[in-house]
Amino acid sequence: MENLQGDDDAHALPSFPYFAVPSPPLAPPILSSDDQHSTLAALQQQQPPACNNLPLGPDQLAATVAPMILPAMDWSSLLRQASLMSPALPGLQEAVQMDQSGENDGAEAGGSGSSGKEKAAKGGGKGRSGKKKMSRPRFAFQTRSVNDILDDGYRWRKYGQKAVKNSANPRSYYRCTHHTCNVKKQVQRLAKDTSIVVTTYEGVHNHPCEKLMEALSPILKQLQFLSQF
DNA sequence: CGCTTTTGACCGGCGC
DNA sequence: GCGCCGGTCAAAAGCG
Repeated sequence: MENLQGDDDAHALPSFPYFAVPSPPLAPPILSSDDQHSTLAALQQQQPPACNNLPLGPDQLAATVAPMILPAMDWSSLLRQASLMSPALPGLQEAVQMDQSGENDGAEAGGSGSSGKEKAAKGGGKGRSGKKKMSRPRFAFQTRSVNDILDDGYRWRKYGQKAVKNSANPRSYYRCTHHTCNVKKQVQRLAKDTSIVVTTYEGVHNHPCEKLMEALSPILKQLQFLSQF
């Protein structure tokens, strides 16, 4: 957790996988569009795919090699596309190993508050504190956007916002609205460059990506039809 | 009316 | 042991 606090630079270098490709000195006009994001970096964790339907292997990573300008609606496809870029950078592999070994620390730090609160909320409350903390895959990435919220195809509910130390910009906390899904994400803008949004995902979705399914359903139907022959 | 956002309070971890 | 800090809860307000 300490890696995340302190100043913005520290926040930009968490212990879990985090990637930021240097901001391109080009395409500022496109960035001015409200609904578009300049993706500086993206990656996928080593866990099962966020969207069950995504053709991701368990060991695959995602990383944008070159900055891409994408409509907000294409965010999930960006992750998918980036994940298919097979030759992962060495740095990425190192980062994932870091994640596998050290993610517990980060997750623990993240869950510290919840365990206490859940205890209070659940009355008896010792159910969770007694058991081992689940390791939750986390990854973060930066995007340049005027919007804090990236449309990644999932629905999120904001459950908190906190001012973080040494940062003028508050950090927002979101949770996936799916009943059985416990994925969370944090969103914060860099103090040094407020046009950059740092999004940290924690956990893995255990349900299909609704918007992606919606978009893919015609294609799937067609494939189903064609497969009969 | 149901869902989402806002916001102050609360809790546990960690450093000193 | 104490205080700071990040993360979460939950009531109230807002919104479509």
